[in-house]
Amino acid sequence: MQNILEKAVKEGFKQIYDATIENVEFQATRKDFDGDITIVVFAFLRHVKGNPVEIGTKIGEYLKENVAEVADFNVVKGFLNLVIADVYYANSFKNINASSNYGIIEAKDGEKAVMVEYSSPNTNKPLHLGHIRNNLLGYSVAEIIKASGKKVYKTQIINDRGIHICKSMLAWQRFGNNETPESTGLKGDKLVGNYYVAFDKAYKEEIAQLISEGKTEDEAKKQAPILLEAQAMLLKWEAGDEEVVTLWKTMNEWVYKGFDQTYKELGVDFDKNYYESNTYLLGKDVVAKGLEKGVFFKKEDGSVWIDLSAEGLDEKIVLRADGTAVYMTQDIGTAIERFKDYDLNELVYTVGNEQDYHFKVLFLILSKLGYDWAKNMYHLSYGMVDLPSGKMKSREGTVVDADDLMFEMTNTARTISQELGKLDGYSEEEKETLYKTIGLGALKYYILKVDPKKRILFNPEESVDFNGNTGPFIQYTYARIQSILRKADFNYSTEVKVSLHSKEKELIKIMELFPETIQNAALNHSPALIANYTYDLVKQYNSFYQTVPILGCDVENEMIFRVQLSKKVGEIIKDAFKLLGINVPERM
RNA sequence: GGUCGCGUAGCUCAGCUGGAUAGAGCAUCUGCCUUCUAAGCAGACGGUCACAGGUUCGAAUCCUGUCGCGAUCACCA
Repeated sequence: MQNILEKAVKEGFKQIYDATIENVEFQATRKDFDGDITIVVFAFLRHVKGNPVEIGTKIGEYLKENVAEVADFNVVKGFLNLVIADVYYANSFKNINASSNYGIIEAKDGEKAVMVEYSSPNTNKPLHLGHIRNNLLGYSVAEIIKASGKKVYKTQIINDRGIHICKSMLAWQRFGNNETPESTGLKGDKLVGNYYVAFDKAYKEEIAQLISEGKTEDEAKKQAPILLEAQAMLLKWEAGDEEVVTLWKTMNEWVYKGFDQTYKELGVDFDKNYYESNTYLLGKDVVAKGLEKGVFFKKEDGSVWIDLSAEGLDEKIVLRADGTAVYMTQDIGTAIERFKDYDLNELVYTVGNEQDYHFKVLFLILSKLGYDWAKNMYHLSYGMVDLPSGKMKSREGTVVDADDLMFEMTNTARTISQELGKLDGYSEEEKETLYKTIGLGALKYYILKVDPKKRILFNPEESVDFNGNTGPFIQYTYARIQSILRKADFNYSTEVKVSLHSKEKELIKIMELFPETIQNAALNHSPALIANYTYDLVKQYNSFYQTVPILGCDVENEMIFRVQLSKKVGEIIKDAFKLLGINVPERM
């Protein structure tokens, strides 16, 4: 509609004022005024001198005359309110109704794709509430981009190596008693997470012990034997030590199984997984090349840096003095790798806002290295999820576990549904499906409705609220619409008999009411024709309000409608019949 | 201290490419169950849009400064 109007407004200005308009500003008309769409006339004063009301009126007149969809207009101050003809909406609804996947555009072959990274967990502990926000954001954005007609690859990089997983491995060796997910009945990620906690406990005890022996806290933290052992294990892993690698593989497999279950429950998925163990060495050769090109510089100790002070940032290290990679090195390498692996044009990182600076630097480095796709990289940054009790801290056990939370939400849906007795008569299986749909719907909407860059205060009580601006409310509305469509068939249909013996009188009244529609019928005064035209008319109203079609119309000396009515349509038709002086049935 | 983000009703949030009297939900209060599922509907109450300047015909929205909250500024990831 805006496109049509914009064109017409520009043309109107050319004809009336001989002025060129670049931009037309639209807004929805406020409820208190008549109209559907409003054009802000003030904005034109730059191009056309004069009284805004007068200009608005002239343009309004032009539009009414030249644009079929504009039924009427009024001007209030500098606002031109346009009334859009019902036909336009009726047709829009018809088109929407006719297309099966409204709004979704299929990706074309040969066009470059978008990669969206999200989740990217560590393998030493289960997913938590923060991951849920990340997953929901990343997945949603990926699906939205997909719906806009682009090929999308969803990906995660799994941080499967490093000191954190070694800590869990070490604790398992030490306290594990050969426990497995099978032997304990625990999800793999939970089991491994427990050992991470066990490590931390032992580590803290050792620190306390060392401090009591006279060490400073810093010394104690660095010298605790269990930490040194974990570091030694990491070195072994890097050297490819068979025993360590085997344990590493086994425990990671446990974790992956657990993650898969969580992802499935949450309803997200990935097209491709990257593993840090495969990518952590990437990027070093790129740094070497960048060094030759002069993008980077080397300090005396051999470490490699980039100077971004011209961009208002600091110097940033990209390679350690001992030649090993840092986080940045790896991310440079991984980004380049991804553009090699897939025919990409854009890359979206769904990562918390504590890494804003990191990604700013990463994108800058890549663009300085000469990759022009660097300008198409986007950091989908989001705020933390806080609890009313404060920050989530894994070590203090204040983390909200993802599985637990989803379970709770489903449970709440179950309790409330049972109290209300809404699902009586459904099978147990159907009920369980519904509890999940409702509970997770509540969770997803609660998290997605707030601006990503804002921190969320996650109030467990409020998140399970099913009233007001919530997921279940939207689901409820959908269910009601379906119910109208379904139920009208049986319960809410009504018969309307219209006697046609005083043809003349009725014809006149009908013509007054619906002149265009009935005019043809008037030509030969046929009751059947009148009936048919009126039938068509009701059908139009029906499609307008998207209720169910009329069942039938039978004409001899009377016509019989069997229509399913929404209240609103019912009122309209009732009024029409009253005006015609026709008896209106009680229930209609 | 530098940089980035946030600050709107008692609470949780929309609105931010400048436009009419700043909107929802929750909470509080008043009505609505024979008529579509009351997980609902209709209505009332509730605002110095953190503060101060500036730009503009017009500022919650853009600019500057101040205050408050958070993040970040590692040879961690």
